Order: sequence, then C-alpha cells, then structure tokens
Amino acid sequence: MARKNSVPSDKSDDTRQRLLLAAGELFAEKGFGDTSVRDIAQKAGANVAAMNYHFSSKENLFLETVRFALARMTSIRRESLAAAPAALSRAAAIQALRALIDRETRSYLSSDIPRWYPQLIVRCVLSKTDALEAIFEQAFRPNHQALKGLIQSACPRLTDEEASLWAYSINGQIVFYSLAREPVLLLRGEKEYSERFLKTVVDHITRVTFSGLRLPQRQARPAKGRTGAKTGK
Amino acid sequence: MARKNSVPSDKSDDTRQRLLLAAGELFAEKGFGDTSVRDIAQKAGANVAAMNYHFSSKENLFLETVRFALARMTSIRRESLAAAPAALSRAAAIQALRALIDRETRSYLSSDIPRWYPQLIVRCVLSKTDALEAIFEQAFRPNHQALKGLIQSACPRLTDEEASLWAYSINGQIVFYSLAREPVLLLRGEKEYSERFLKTVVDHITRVTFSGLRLPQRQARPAKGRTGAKTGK
DNA sequence: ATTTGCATTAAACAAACGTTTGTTTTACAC
DNA sequence: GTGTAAAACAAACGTTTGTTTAATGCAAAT
Repeated sequence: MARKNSVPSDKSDDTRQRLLLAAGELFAEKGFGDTSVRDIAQKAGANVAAMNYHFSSKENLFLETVRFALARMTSIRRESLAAAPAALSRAAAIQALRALIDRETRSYLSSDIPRWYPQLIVRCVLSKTDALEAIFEQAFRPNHQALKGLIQSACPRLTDEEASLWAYSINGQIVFYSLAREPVLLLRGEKEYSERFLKTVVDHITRVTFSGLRLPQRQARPAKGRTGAKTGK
Repeated sequence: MARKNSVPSDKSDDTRQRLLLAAGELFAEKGFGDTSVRDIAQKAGANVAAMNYHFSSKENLFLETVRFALARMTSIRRESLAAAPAALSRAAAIQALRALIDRETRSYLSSDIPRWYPQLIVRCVLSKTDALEAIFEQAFRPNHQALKGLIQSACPRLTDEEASLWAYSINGQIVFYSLAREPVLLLRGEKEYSERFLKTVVDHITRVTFSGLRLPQRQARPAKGRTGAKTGK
C-alpha cells in the first residue's frame, strides 16, 4: 500500500541487496574462485537463478560488490576530507591531517564499517583483477593525492617524493592493521579490536607521523604565544 | 651416472619442483580457487596426474607451496637476525635494527626474491586458511618478537605495548609496498621498483623509525666521545 | 634377458560448477 | 475479474573441476 507504481518492486530490490551483501562478504572472505553461486544464494536466502536474473553473471556480481564497497569507502573518505577546502593554512592542514588519520584508521578497523569493504579491495589489489584500474583511479590515487597534499600544506618545505613517502607510511600502517587483523589479534589474545586499542593505534600513527614531520603533537597552538596548555593524559 | 640408488630419482625431483614452483606462482597470483590443476600442470610442463602423484591433492600442493615460501622467507630473515645474539648492547641493537629494516625491506620488495613468496603469505593471512596458524607461529610471531626485542634493546624505557606498536609500524610500512606494489608503480609511472627507489624506501622507513624513537639517525657513535664521522653521501 | 619399481601419461570418472530453461507466483493496471 | 510484466523458483543444461585408473616408459637389479 505504501507503494505507488515504480519500475522495480521493493521486494526485488531487497533480494538484489541481500544477494549483493552476501556475495560481498563471501568474496571478501574466500575470494572469487572459492565462492560458489550456490553459497551466495544460500547465504542470501535466495535462488541461484535470482542471482543471474539480477546480476546476469557471477563475474558481474563480483564487480558490483567491488563497486559497492568502493563507493562506500570513498564516501566515508569524502566526509573525512570535507573539512579541508582547496587552499589551507598550515594550522588547518595540520588539524585536517590529524583528523584524517583518525577517520581513516577507524574506517578501516572499527566494526562500525563492514569488514568486507577493505578486505575485498585488498583482494583486488593483490590479484590485479579487471577492477584494479577502477580501484586505482577512484580510490588509491585520489586518496594518495589528498593525503600528500595535506602533508605538503602542513610541511611546505617537503619535496613531492618526500610527501609521497609519508603518505605511503601513513596508509601502510593503517592497511597493515586491516590486513593483519587476525595475526595481531592472536598476538594480543583478543577477539576484536577494542575501542581502547583503536585509540592507541590512532595515537601511535599520529605520533609517528607528527614527530617525523616535526609537527606539533598536541592540538594546534597558534603562533601567538599562548602556552601552558594542559599536557596530561 | 651421477646417481647411486636413492629413493626418488633426479627426474622425479625435477618434475616435483617444477610443479611446486608453477603452483606457487599461480596460487599467489590468482588464489587457490581461481587456479586449476590443469593450469598448474600446463605451466609446469607436466601431466595433471603427476601432480596428484607427487602431492596427492590440490589442497596439499597448496599447503606445500605455502610451507616452501614460508621456509624461504624465514631463512632469509634468520640471516638478518644472525648478527643479533641473545643479549645486546644498545649500540649493537640500534645497528641491528637498522640492518633488519634494510634486509626485511629488500626481502619483500627486491626482485632478487620471487615475488610470489610474500604474495602467497599475504593471501593466506587474508583468507584465514588452515595455513594461517602455521604462518602465525613460524613467521608472524617470531618476526614480531624479534623486532620488538630489538626495539626494546635499543630503547629500554619503552613499554611492551609501545614496542609492539613500533614493530607494527615498521612491518606495516614494508608490507604495504609489497601489497600495493601495482598501485604504487602505477602512481610512479614505473614498471618495477628500482634499486634507487628501494634505497629511498629503506632510508625513509629508517628515518621514520629512528626519529620517532629518538635514536641516532647515522651509524652508531659509541658513548666514548669519538665524533666527526663522515656524514656525507 | 627378465624382472622390479618408480615416474609419467592419456583417458575416464563423478562431483561441482555457472548458467539457462520453463513454470509459477506476485503485484499492479484496466 | 482479466491481462501484463517483473520476480522467484525447481530442475536441468553442458562444462569444468579435482581425482583416479590403466597402460607405458625406463633405468637399475636380478
């Protein structure tokens, strides 16, 4: 009753969505070849034929899951960078950099965001699939350029190469905790990344970066000599 | 004539080896499920049945390739740590840390070492396969402990957690260049990591680490006031 | 020369695969 | 009601999968 006419019905959208999410999780966890369409259909509570009806082929479904994860990840990143307009003062850049490390780390590691997004993307990068070029143009390059730009705004004297290396260092550390989640958790004897650990990681990556770049560790204090900020905790 | 009696003949060893190497490359590149036994046999120039004869099953062959890559990687790492005996002076630890970053980076990135070793291991970590536990116990944990120990020898005041985080940072950066090799190369417009770039990366990771840990950047100068070491180049 | 035992092969196997088929169900228009 | 088109389904399709079989080659031992 709540529906007028519309082209695709609600029900079908729902099935399509369930298939997409089920496929995304399975592809991310086990890879393309180790996931059968029957696995996907079962997990989605749908018929195998429904998969081909909505996505026309398994390979296309895979590409759709990649596009989906990619879109979600970049939309999250966009929020992260929204506060950073074209031209930036040094102080603003420094604060934006701090915020970016925080957001990015949490977007990869926190359980708020489905783990399979980054997992699937890592898998694509590893396999140089057809999706790699899209991932590179839509995610890797813009992400790198934004991060590098922020770093250069914060440290104007850095060369392009140096700024790139710093961007790799930040991304590398973040990706590591996502990729090596299982071993890290085994080592720590925990089942999930705790909120406390996430904060520790964010703080550490920030410290590594800021001390290496000789940037002020604490919240920006303007050049005007306002000192004596609390340093505890 | 060069052979006496022996259990397996030279020829069979050769076929076995060719199968193992071909399988390793394919598994690393495309994953377990996307690699067929016929692909492997063709690449190895052998018969499909020979594969089952030597390895009894595809899954077992996969595990063998993982064991092989793991053994090679850890043997490389052992060389890296050979110079670091049980108890270490600070100066020795600092130097060993510097050497470790250099060796480890090159072992992951240089083309001296077949790319599929680390690639396959990353794939296992991503898929929480049966091999993960072996990888964890044989590679991840000892590597982490050794690195952490070295860091703590160099910086005795660090807590366990802090030393762990630094170990993650170092490993994370190195793994990143291995995992994201393709995007990084695309970004740089190159086809392979050049020797020059490898040196740049090693220097950068060393600088990040040493400046963050407040360790002397240049070759160790003992407490006894011998100064004036060359700093050029 | 014959036997022995390992290595290799082409061919055959059942099982699982991705996909297509033909039919039924559902929801809305007239 | 009747007609229509999207959506879902069970069943079957032809292929590819990993594995096994049976036959052959081939060097050392008898």
